[in-house]
Amino acid sequence: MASQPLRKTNGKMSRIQTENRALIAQAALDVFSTDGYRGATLDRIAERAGMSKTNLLYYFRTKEDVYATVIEQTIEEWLQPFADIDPHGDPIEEIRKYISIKLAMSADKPEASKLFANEIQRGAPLMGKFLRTRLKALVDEKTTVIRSWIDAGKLAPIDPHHLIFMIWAVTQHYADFDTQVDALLGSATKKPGFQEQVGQAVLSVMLNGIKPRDRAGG
Amino acid sequence: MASQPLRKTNGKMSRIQTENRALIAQAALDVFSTDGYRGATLDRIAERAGMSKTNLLYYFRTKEDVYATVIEQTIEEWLQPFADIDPHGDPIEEIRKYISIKLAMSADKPEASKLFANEIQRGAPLMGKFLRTRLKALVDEKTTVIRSWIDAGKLAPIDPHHLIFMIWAVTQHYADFDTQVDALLGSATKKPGFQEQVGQAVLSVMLNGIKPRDRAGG
DNA sequence: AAAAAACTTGACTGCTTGGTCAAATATGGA
DNA sequence: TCCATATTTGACCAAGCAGTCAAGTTTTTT
Repeated sequence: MASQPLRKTNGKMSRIQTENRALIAQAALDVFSTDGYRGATLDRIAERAGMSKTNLLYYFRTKEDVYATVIEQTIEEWLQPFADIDPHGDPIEEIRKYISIKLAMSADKPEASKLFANEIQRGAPLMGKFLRTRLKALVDEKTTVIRSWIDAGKLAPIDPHHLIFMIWAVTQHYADFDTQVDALLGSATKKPGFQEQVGQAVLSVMLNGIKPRDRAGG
Repeated sequence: MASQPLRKTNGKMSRIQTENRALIAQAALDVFSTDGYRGATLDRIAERAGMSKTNLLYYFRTKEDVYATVIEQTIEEWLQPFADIDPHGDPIEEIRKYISIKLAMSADKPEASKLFANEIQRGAPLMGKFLRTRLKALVDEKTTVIRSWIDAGKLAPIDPHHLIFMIWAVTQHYADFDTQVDALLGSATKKPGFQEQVGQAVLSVMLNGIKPRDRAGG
């Protein structure tokens, strides 16, 4: 017999299995994030992982299985900084920290951001349930925190949901649209200080935009 | 003979040709914007346009031809409000207007925004040249304007490029990520006042974020 | 009312690609 | 060492899809 693949009946994976699944996941992240789900091919992923397509399919039942695995592996890490926003911290400082970390992640691992962007733009066929349950719960939790900050006068009165969307939009823009950013800024994006420049500009606008105001807000 | 298609040697199109090309373009916009270039199929576009695939291919040589046509038709309209930013207007007011219009467009025609997002995330194989030439020229022009506003003390000192990116990111987010926005806000997105609510939140943050400040900017 | 030109379509072709199969080959424990 | 099991792969299959062809059907022109 050949293909009774994947996980012995107990949960343990062999050394080779662990290694290869990791190789495949990394290759798949690269390919899915640039080509999208439909644009990606198993051949390309397998090639990038240094093995035959058949072997890849020994470790993952289907293309969708690979895709789902990659998404699940990435999602927690991606969400961590958001979950880490501290209700008891200083509001402006917490948000400053969150924006900074998100910007750094977008610069370091644009693949993750692109992967999610792609999935959501397809209508989130796979992440839909996650969005409506876990993410929504987390967002609801944080909107409550933000609202309490506003009520305490430590933040300008902005609808918390939209504030979160704005932060996501701006921070992920530099990952998802890097092609456009590169095209418009030329070589500037590769110079050493670029990340700091982005951070400075974004933080300057966002933090001044949410600072508590006495009255007559725009 | 059957297929000496497309445009008589003079440039004029027949009534049927005009109608059908428009039908196809609209259908193609819908399909490309949700499924992406690779995800879209000519069969689906043809079906949506109410004709056979063969007939669609009578009006457009290839799939890429359809795609390019749709992009070109959409791009000018999409860019107009940016081009309309008036160097002689009041800076805050000009930017307020621009953000408002972009938000309205994202709400009215999310397809256009999604189409471009998709194209750029693929690495802009088709729009690349446009980005590096025409769009770059336009952006350079507007950054100069913004810089002059800053020098005149009418705007906080923000790198103009990043300011533009931020505005694009935020305004297009509501189109590109509508699936996520819907999932997180539930039915709220369909209620009458929703657009105004978005506008208020975004404008409140952005405009206060770029208002001239005396010193010690965040 | 013909004839020409424009339009429309079903059947078909060739290629890509997700997934299967059966036959090796490597690995690890007794 | 020898065997059972895990790993790996080339050959193959079927579906999906862009694009062609030749045979109509409709519209326009004269």
